Amino acid sequence: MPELPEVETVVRFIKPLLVGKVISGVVPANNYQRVFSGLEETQFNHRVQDAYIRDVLRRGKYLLLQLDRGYIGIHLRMTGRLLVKLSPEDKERHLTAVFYFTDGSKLYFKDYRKFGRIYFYPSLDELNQKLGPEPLGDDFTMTWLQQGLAASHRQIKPLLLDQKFIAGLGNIYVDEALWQARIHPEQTADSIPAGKSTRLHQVIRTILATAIENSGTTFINFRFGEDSSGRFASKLQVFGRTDEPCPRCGNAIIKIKVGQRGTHLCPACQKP
DNA sequence: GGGATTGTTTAAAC
DNA sequence: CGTTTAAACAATCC
Repeated sequence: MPELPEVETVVRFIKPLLVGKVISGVVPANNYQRVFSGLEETQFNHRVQDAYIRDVLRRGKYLLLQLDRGYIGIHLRMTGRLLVKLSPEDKERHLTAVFYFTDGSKLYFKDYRKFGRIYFYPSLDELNQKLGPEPLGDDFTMTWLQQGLAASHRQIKPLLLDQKFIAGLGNIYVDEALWQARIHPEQTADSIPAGKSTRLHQVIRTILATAIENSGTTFINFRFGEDSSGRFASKLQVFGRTDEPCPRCGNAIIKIKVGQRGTHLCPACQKP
């Protein structure tokens, strides 16, 4: 499941391959028109045709192609992948779109569940309106987090997953961060003591940075480039380790539901 | 066949 | 009434 570190990994991989290219067209594979969010194929292509790719960026879990006019946003959701070359096992029916460039090269958007979407943004205003601060950016300060938590009666896990509150965190890294900070995922945000919110701020940054250094987590379906895998999966402490001993205290990790999401925690270390 | 999976949107509940 | 929570949706695999 591509979260911030996985999207960042993809950005770093494809940036040198895409910057400088000119788009000749973006075609939905198998006529899957829904891949364009809010726009029709012809309208979308009208906006991006002959556009020059100046840069490749990330905002939250959105991958952005910065054009000489606006941005193309790509959200991989659960199973989306961007490929420069198709392998023999890449089935045609799992493709959702193909980007064509004037130099003859292509970029394939493969997504067997087809939740992934392609957007066009005239500017970043729309995205900035619906996304909170970047957890690795300057706006994500200790004070900001403490004030944000104090202002919310929600459970801490659903709050951290809310992209409007903070951008880029998903199920894996929230479970890991709450374990590191010894916070129960169901604890109400405004009841978290200062010591733990300080720690939470710290571990969110270190976990994400470490995951990026390791090219992300390949847990179920994240891969990038020529089928390279992320190396962070082996560093996960609680996610996907149900019934295994907690690395800190030895108690068995349990899996519960919090806000309808599968949630891993150590019941001994993370007391409500 | 039911459940798991993401995030947006919409509806309901507190 | 504003805030918080649940449900629906997209599609596929196991």
